[in-house]
This record gives sequence, C-alpha cells and structure tokens, in this order.
Amino acid sequence: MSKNVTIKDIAKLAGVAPSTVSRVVTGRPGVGDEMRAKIWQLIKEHNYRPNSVARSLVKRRLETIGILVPRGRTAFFENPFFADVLMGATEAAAQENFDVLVYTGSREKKGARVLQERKVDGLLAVGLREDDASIPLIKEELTTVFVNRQIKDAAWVSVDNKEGVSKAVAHLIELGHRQIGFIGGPEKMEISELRKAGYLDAHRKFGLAVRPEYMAAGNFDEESGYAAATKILNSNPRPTAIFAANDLMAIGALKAAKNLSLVVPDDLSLCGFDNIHSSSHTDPPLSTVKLPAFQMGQLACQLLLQLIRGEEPEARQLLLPTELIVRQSSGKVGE
Amino acid sequence: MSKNVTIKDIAKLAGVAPSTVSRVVTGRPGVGDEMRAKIWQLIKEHNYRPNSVARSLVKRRLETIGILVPRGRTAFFENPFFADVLMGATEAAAQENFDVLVYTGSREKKGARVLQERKVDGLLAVGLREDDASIPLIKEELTTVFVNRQIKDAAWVSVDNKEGVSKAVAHLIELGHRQIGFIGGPEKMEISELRKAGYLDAHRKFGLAVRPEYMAAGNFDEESGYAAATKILNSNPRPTAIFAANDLMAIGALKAAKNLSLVVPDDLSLCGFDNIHSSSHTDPPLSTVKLPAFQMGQLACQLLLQLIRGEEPEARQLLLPTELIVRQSSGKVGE
DNA sequence: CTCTAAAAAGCAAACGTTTGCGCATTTCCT
DNA sequence: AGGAAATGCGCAAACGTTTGCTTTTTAGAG
Repeated sequence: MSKNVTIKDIAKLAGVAPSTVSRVVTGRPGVGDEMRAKIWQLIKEHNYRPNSVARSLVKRRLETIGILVPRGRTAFFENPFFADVLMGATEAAAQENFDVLVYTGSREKKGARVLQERKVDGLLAVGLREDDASIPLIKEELTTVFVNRQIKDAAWVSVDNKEGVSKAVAHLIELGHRQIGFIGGPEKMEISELRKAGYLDAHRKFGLAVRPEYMAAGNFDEESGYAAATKILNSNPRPTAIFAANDLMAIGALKAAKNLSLVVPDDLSLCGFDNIHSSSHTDPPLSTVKLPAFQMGQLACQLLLQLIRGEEPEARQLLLPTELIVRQSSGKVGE
Repeated sequence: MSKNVTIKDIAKLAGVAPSTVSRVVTGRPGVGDEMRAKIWQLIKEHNYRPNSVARSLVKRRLETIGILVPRGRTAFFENPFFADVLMGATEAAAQENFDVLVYTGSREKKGARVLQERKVDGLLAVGLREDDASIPLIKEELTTVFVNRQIKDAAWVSVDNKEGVSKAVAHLIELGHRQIGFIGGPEKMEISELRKAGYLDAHRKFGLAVRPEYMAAGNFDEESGYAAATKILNSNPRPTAIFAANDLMAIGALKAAKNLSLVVPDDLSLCGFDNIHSSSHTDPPLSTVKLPAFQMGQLACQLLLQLIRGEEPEARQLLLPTELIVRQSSGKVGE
C-alpha cells in the first residue's frame, strides 16, 4: 500500500499552491477555467480523495452523527423498529453527506463512550429508558434528538401512542365488541401509561364502561401475554375481544385463546401494537397498529442536522400518527 | 456552548508543555508521579477530552470501521440476520475501542461513498451480492472482510450452508420421510447452489434417489414459496415432507399446505432455514436452521481488526457451523 | 498605451494532537 | 566525589486540510 496522494501532490503536479487545489475540490470560486479543468484531470488521474480527517480538524465539523440503540431481546431483536429507524436515519444523513456511527452495548457504557470520544456532531437517542442515567449528561453535552421518548424540553420525534391504541380499540368497538380486554405494559413506564390512556379514551368516547377485571399488565413479552390473556379470558362474562399493548403479548394471547379452544376471530377478536414481522405470519394474521419507524428515523435525523447547523427548525418536537392495520384476527362480534 | 478545552489549556494550567499532558493521557512513560497526578486532576476538573480528529490525523488511524449492509425487504427487514451481525460487530469493535460506521442505501452508491470519504480503517461487507460491481474496488482499496459471502482469495467469515441444509434434510429422513420436496432459491446464486447441494448430499448419504418433480425454485419470498409448494404437492405420490431454502418460503409452503387442507406435521413435515423471528410464531412453529449471526459479526470484526493492525490471523477464512432447531412443523412420517 | 478594477493564484497561519530528539536534573555505581 | 546512566520534561516538526489576506496577472476602458 503506497502512500496516499495528498493535496500537495496534486498541487505540485499542477504547478500551483495547495489552496488552489482546495478551491477546486470544494467548488469555490477564484480559479480559472482551464486550471480548474487541469486540476480535475489530475485528481481523477491520480485518484486523489481529500482526507476527511484533516478537513474535519480545520472545519471543526465531523459530518457524522451518532445513534444510540438499546441492546437486548425485546428491543432490537424481536422488533424491526430499531432497524427501520436506523435505515431512515442513515438515508436522511447520507442526503446531506453525513455518516452514522452506531453505539450500542450496555447502557451505562455506550452513553459514556459517545461523550468520551467526541466523534460525532450530534446524537440520535432511540428508545432510551426514561430513567437512563446518561440522559441528562447527553442532553447537556451534545445536541441530541430523542426518538420515541418524549423528554421534557428536549428535541424529539415520537409517535402518538394514545391516539394509536384509541384508534385500534375504536375499531374493535365498531365491530360490535362491548367487552374488550386490555393487556398493558409494566406499570410506571411512560409508554404503558400512554397506551392504557388510549384504551380508556376509546371507551369514554363511545360511552362504554371499563371493567377492571378485563385489564391485566404484562411486560411486553410473549409469556406475559399468554398469562394475562388466560386470566382475562376466565372472567365472566368473557370478553369478546382483547387489545394487547404490543404484538408479542398479542401473540401470547393468541396462543392462550387456542389453548382454551377459542377460535380467533370467531370467538375472540385480537389486536396488537407495533406491527412486528411475526404479526403477519401468525394464524390468523394479527390486526395491529403500525409505527412509522423509517419516517421517524428520517425526520429525527433531519431535525438533528438542522440543530447542528444552528438553524431554527419549525418544531423541535414531532408527534407522528400511527396506522391501523386490519388483518384477520379481528372480526365482527359473534360471527 | 463555550470553546472546547484543549491539550494546550491543560498544559498551561499545569505549567508544562503539551507533550507532557499528551504523555499522561496516553499513559506513556516519561513523566513524574506527582506531575502525572496533578495533570489528571486538572483533566477531570476541566472535563478535558482529547480531540479524536487531531489524534487521528497524526496517527493516521481512524479507529473506525465501516459496515456495508444491504437495504431492502428481503434483507434487513424480514431477517434479524443483519441486525445481529451488526450487534456482534459493534460489540467486538468496542472491545478494542473502535467504532462502527453504517453504510447503506442503493448498492452502487454506498460502495462509492465509503471509498470516497475515507472515514474508516477497514470494512465489513455483509451479504453483498456476488455480482456487485463495487466488490473489486473495495477489495483493492480497503482492507475488507466479507460476511456470508465466500469470495475467492479475500478474507471472509461465512456459514456452512451445505452442511446446514444437509443436516436438516437428514433430520427429515431420520423421521422416516422418503419423499422430500425441495424449494430452492434463484438459480445461479451461490447461496442457492450451496443449499441445493446440501439437499442432494443428504439424499446421497442415505442412498435415496432424488426426484426432479419434487424440486422447485422460488426467489426467497413468501409468495414464491407458496407457489412452489403448491406445485410440488400436486406430484404423485405426494411428498411427505418439504425443505425450503429459507423460512419465508417455508412459511409460504405452510400456507399452501393449509390451503390444500393438509395438516402440518401430520400430513406434511416442513423445515426452513434462517430462523427468522416469525418462524417461532407460525402455527405450528417451524423447524429450521439457525445461523450464528451475532458470532459471525464478532469474528468478522476481530479478523478485520487483526488485518488492520497488520497482524497475521490464524485463518483469513472462517466457515461456521449452523444449528438445527426442531420445532413442531416436522414429525414422524404418517402419524 | 496607460490606468484601474477584477480575476487568479500564492502565502502562511491555523485546527489539536503525537513523537523523536535534546537538554537539564536527578539517581546510581564504584 | 566523580562520572555515567536514567529520568523528567520542553521544543518543534509533523499530519493534510481550509481560509483570510496579499500579490500577481489579466482584461477592459479611456
């Protein structure tokens, strides 16, 4: 591997000063047409590519953003959400010639790392737990946009959880269901609260009473969905539909229903949340609520880039709508 | 945001030269104990963090690797493979204080980008199509490790596809099946050939004849699996088992079987490949072959780091074993 | 032709580190 | 006590760009 060709080499070959070469590669004025052409020629010929590090040093701009993603089964692994956000972000970044550095690993460490290294101009923090200790540090030290977390007076793009589940529960009500179970997430998590609020909201809107015995809490995995559904389905009268606060729990509920010899959707309608891949491969395929993950990544990244440039964005906080996806797990009551 | 504190600031405060401060932050010898302590003290106090860009400039080392991932439905979106590889890679990288830059987007562009920018010391290219035009360029310009592609005289870590499907088909044979269908991938793709070879291999090993009418090619998506299975299941005699070259096609085959009122596994055993998330959520859950994706990411990254450092790795090409996962879609013949 | 203004190109100082070399000062050995 | 060896630290040159300022060249007007 021979020494890399630098701007000085090109300058020497062209018989000009490095500054002139710099002006042509960056497309700034102040150099004549023929010289410009000659230099481009030499650049191609010798395959010169500017050293981004040297450039970053003087411009004090890395042209790189970081993305903090959680690690662990529930997060990245079962759910396309993070992958989609990542894709959206890298695409939006590439649009403006920025690159994306991925930080993951145990949550104490990755927060520290990104701060320690100073290799990014800004940060996308996706799905951080609200009690994460690194949040205050990060918020203060780095221009940051949070994804899917609504952190007070920070910049974020999130999704309207409450409206999303409200819409889904309304869908069940409109199918004629009057006894609708609810499998929620762990208490005291913001996201659990919002989704429960959506469930209650839909009931209020339609003038339906909610019954405590129809509500149970899981912890977002399949087993807890199975357990919660089993419990709810033993109520009397048995509900004719169940909404689960995520797909994994809905899948658990589906298994519980089968275990009780209930056929879905004839005996029981089911609806989940997240639109994970598996939801379209269950039998029957699961009705659910889809999050605009890719778009969230895009918008978050665009917002971040604006903040990095010091521009004033139209809004520092974006709440995006969800989309209800009706498949075969939800049907009219009593058919 | 005030000006960042530099090594000179610390030097001035400590009353020493920048070189001395440098020596303490990098832990090199040549500075006395009390001065060392004093400087650490000042560093903490003023929250000094070395500028990685300046450091990279002089050391000619970015401490960053790139990872090229394909984009598109079949790839990242349905399959945890890429996410897992990414995780394994970032973890291994972090171990050695390297970071990971993600390149994605249309395949012509991302290859050009990574070369143009020169922001990485090396590259992990995962799941590139073998006819990708950027392969020769990349291989030549950057130290690269290919993941899941066995490129002649390049460094790679891949998985033993042939042995994997051979193992799975042997599993079906051992369950008593003698008529076993095969749904392959598109012709002329390396991966399709290897998997087909595994199917043939298992037959040879057990002295079973293969029947052309039991074999059909899909293109790795669900619909093509459905079509191929339908075709195969119309053979006479009808096979009692089908192996599909990936899970998505196996899921299609499952639907085709249901459509023909065949019950799995009683009337038909089914086995896939990849172990995507959905495979454990179908009804019945799908037997399949699991790829050590996380480990592949790890090993590939470790190999890459060795190459970057100029060390001689024990092996430049690694072929990892798969794991057969038996679920309920495969059972003894005729029960 | 001359004068002037605009265009083209050069100069040199930054950006924040690392590192080889050299000079004091201390420590050790006999 | 004398010299040698070891230690502690400073100096300054890199690393490869960008950019404000100055100088030179060119072109156009009178």
